Amino acid sequence: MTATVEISDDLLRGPLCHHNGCRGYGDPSRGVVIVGIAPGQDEVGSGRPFSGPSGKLLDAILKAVYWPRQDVYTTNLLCWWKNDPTPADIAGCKDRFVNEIRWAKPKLLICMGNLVYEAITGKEMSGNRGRPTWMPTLGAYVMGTYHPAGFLRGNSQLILDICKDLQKIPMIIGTPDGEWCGWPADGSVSNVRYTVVESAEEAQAVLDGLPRGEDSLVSIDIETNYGEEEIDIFNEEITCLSVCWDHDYTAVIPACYLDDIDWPSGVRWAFQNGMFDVNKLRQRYGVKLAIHEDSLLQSYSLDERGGVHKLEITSGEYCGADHYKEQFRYNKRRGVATNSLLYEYNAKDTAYTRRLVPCFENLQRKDNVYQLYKDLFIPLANVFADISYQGVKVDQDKIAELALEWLPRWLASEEQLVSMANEYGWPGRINLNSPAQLIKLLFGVLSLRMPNRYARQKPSTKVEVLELMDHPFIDALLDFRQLDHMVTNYLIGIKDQIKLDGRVHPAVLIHGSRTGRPSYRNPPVQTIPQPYSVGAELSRIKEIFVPDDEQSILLEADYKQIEVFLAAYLSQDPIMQADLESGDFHSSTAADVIARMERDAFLQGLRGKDPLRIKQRFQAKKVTFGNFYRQGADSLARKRVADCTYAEASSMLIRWRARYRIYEEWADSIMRSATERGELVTVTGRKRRFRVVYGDDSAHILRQSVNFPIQGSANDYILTSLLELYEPLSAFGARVLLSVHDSMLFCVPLVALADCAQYIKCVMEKPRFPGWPSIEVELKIGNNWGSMVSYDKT
DNA sequence: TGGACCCGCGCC
DNA sequence: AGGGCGCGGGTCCA
Repeated sequence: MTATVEISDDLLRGPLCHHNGCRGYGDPSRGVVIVGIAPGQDEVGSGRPFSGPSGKLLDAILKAVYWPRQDVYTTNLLCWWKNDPTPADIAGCKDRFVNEIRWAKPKLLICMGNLVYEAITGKEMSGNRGRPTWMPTLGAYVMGTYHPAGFLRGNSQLILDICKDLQKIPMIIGTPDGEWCGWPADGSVSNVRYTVVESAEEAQAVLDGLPRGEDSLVSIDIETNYGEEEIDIFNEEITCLSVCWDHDYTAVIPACYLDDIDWPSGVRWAFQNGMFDVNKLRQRYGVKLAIHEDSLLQSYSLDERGGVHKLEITSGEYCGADHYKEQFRYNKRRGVATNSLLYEYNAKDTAYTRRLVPCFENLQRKDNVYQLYKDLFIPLANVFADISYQGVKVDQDKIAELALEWLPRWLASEEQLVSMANEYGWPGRINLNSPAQLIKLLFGVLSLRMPNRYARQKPSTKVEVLELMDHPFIDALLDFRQLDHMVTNYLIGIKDQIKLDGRVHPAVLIHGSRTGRPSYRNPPVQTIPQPYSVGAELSRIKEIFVPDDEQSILLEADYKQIEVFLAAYLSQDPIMQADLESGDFHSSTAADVIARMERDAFLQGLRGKDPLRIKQRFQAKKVTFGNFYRQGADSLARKRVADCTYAEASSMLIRWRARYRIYEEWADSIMRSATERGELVTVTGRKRRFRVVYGDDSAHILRQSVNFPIQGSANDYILTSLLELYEPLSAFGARVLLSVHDSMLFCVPLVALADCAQYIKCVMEKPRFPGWPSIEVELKIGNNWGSMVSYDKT
């Protein structure tokens, strides 16, 4: 991060109003002005703003976004050095500053830091960062971003946003090669023209008249009567939809004109988070639109962090939109949202989506993520939309059965604990779900102490702590908590998600994680409890997931130990590879862990549960993954899975690391690579960006960097398999129900079971990428998800 | 009252 | 200071 920029004095410009001040620097003729707060002491010395550490960083970022440093004019609110300037200080320099901006005539004025943004716009930067907005008084677009100094002080995540923001410079200014045409110089960038359709005939005419063909693109967005965020397709009705074509022709069609529409074919549709829209249209009108472009997935391909892909944000950052969504919601809450406000809102959503697609595509090509988006994300969006639409059948009788068994126990257990607490002197009714109250009871009223190895930590009531404590209340509490979790989170949680068709329709979020794992919610089918963890009794919750009909069966296909195999492949560690070939990696390499735990189990018993082989293997697994991802000895010793002292854990780690020395070297090299290159890329082109690893959380970021290639590549396997399988399976009458990280669950007609099983195994096991290993797949079948047995049809 | 945050816990 | 998620609940604050 040491970009050098020639300092030529003839670029020092701008007026001064203080002695020993610091002039502006650079060429304002291309229309970009960057404003800082005040020159640092060294910058007063050099006479040039942004020439200290912050400036070096700014130079490097500009270089990274291909905008010449000399084509930016930099200056400061204050032209003289002052720490923490007061409003009076700023006022004292104001005339000079205003004259300087008038002279520079920027098209885009970038404010570095909240103080500058507030001084210029009169608004807080929070909620407005990275959103260029037109200021008529300046005749310029004004954008606030973080000051590089904030990053230098230790917040390394800021840099990602600063980079994204400065990357907008060419988009707004325009480039000579025409790659970016630039925003209009009159501030009209966010204007949206639209018409509201007034008859069914007109609606049909609009749809029939939409452009078709490879180069065309039509965005579409529906509004429903309830949801703002995600659409519950079974409980909400469409109020209107709109289509936008050729940049700025938007038509809003009220729902009353949609009933008998003949939907056009051959249109290339663009959505913002299209899975929900296509499913609602499919449910309501029986039309199945294909997702050709999706501005949310584009945004995710460019920035894997969460929370930045909502149209509310991207339209403001890349289309100059104001907070129209916030305003509309506000009106809606107050009950003054008229139909015409709704139509305007809908038109903006659709128009901005249409504008985002080519804009993002440009950025995607620069960042080399276009293929990832086109070949992986878009096909996945269509497949996951279908998965979600079809849903998974649930056995409602089984739910009732479990409820009858569990609810009385659940309630009785709670009452027992409440009265126990009263006996101990707790006033009133203790809330067992409140960690704060439990801490007061255990460590206050009962005067218990945290176990020794947690003595230095703040009070906690998590299982790994409570298991080390000996008290009748705690024993009962642990049982209650587990049952409570099963009942509220799963039994009731899943039941509440059942729709009228007797099925759950989990939403799949392609953009749900930074590593590329899809996430499922409503209900969260990836977290359904397993027997080894909660025991055979409570894990019966899995039994409620059943095949579509009696002629079908569930088939589950698991990649065996995929993360371990990929770790061995990526690191090329010969010992690890040999251990893998010799059989079960977890039992061979973590043998000493198991030996320890067997001894301990023998000595004290594992909280009344049988020290089963399967549990031990699971624990060894935890140790292995802890080692993969650089878990410390301290935490390993504390985890209830490896019940050992710090010294023992520490020597275990040392042995593990000595054995897999090559893996350790690889992990180090990955961390270096993340630091030096600023990003890691998997074989499908999926990225995790780090930019600069700096500051307090650097250790955390480094661990993430080791995790990413392994977890990310495992995803590449499962997701590309899923895509390859999805269509062909329909020929068997079979389909994918869901995926759980390294496995997929299918519903298969009994008559096609053998063929499907063979086909699925064959597709999943073939080498997915040139040179990459083939991973063995294990098959299981069952009449419900809770009683799957291994299926050997070899 | 609604939103942000943490806790605790399920999965891989 | 293992990584990656979602959810229910509590708590705190505006």
